[in-house]
Amino acid sequence: MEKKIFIGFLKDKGQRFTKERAAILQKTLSYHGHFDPESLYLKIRETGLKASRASVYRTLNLLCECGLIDKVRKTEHGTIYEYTFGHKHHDHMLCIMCGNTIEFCSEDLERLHEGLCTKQNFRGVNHTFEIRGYCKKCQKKRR
Amino acid sequence: MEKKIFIGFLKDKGQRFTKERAAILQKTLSYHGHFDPESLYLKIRETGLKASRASVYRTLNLLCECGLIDKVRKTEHGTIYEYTFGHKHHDHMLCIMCGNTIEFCSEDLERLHEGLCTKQNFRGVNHTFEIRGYCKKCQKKRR
DNA sequence: AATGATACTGAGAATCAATCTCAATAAAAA
DNA sequence: TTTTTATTGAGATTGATTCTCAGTATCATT
Ligand SMILES: [Mn+2]
Ligand SMILES: [Mn+2]
Ligand SMILES: [Zn+2]
Ligand SMILES: [Zn+2]
Repeated sequence: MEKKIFIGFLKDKGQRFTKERAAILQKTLSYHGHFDPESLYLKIRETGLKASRASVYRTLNLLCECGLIDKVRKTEHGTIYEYTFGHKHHDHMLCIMCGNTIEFCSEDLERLHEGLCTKQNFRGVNHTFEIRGYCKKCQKKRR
Repeated sequence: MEKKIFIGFLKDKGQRFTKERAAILQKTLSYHGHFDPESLYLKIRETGLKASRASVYRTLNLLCECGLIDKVRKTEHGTIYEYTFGHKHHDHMLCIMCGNTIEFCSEDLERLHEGLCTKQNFRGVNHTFEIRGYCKKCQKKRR
C-alpha cells in the first residue's frame, strides 16, 4: 500500500523506485515510534541491505514530501521522524527529565485549530502541539 | 528591570555582568519580534559595541536559563529566539509560503493544556503550539 | 596596593547533522 | 544498441553551535 503510494509519487516526478529506496521505505515502515536518520541507516546495514547515508537523507525527504512520514521535531542531535500515513494525527508530551514522549489525540485541540485559523483568516494545513514537563515516573524521582 | 533580573541570576551562579553581556542583553531587548543569533551579533557590531559570536551564543543560553528569552523554533538555518519576559504567553501560525508568523493568545488552549496534562498524569511546564499554513495574503497569491 | 583565585573573552579549531559533488552505474527511451 | 536521464556512494563541504585555551579582567584577602 505505502509502496504503491511511494512508487506513484516517484513516477509523477519522473523518478525511479530503486532497491536503495525500497530498503529505506521498508525499514521506515518497521518503526513503530519515533526514529532518526542515523539509526535507520544502521538498521539497514545490520540487516545486510545497502544504502548510503546520503540516500537515507535524500529518501527521507522524499517520504516527507509524499506524506508517508513527518518530521516530529528538531533536536540538538538532529531531526526526529515518525511514520504517520494511516495513523490518526496525534501530538506529544515530552519529558524534560528522561526524554520519553507520550502521544495523545485530542478532538478538542483539532477543533481549536480550526477555530483559531478562522479567527485569524489563516488557512491552516497542519500543526504541532508539544507539551514539555515531567512524566509520571520523573515526578516521583524529582521529589 | 530585566537587567536586575539578569544580574541577580548571574550573581546566584557566581558569574559576572560584563560589558559584553550588557551589550547582548541590551540588543536582545531591542528586538520586538523574533530574532536569530547571527543578526544579533551583526547588530552589536553595527552599533560599535563589541562581543564575539561565542559570547553571543553563550549569553543567549544564559538568558534562556534565567527566563528572559525563549527559543521559538529550530529551523534549517538555526535557532529563532524571542524576548518573552513580561509578555503574555502566545503561540504562532507560520506561513509556509512567505515565512511570516502570526502571534496569538488563546485561553482555550491554555485550559486544554491543563486538561490534557491532568488526563495523562503529566506535570506540564510549558508548551508550543504551531500552526503551519497560508496567511491571508498568500492565500490570494496562490489561487 | 599586591597577591592569588576565579571568571570572562575572542580567535580559531572542532563537532556534527545535513547537503553537495561528481564520476561510475543502472535503468528507461529511442 | 545507442542515447538519455536518473541514481548511487564516498568523500568533501557547509553552517550553526560549541569547545579550547591563552591572555585579560574582576573579585577577595591580606
Ligand atoms: Mn508521535
Ligand atoms: Mn512570538
Ligand atoms: Zn520522564
Ligand atoms: Zn504568507
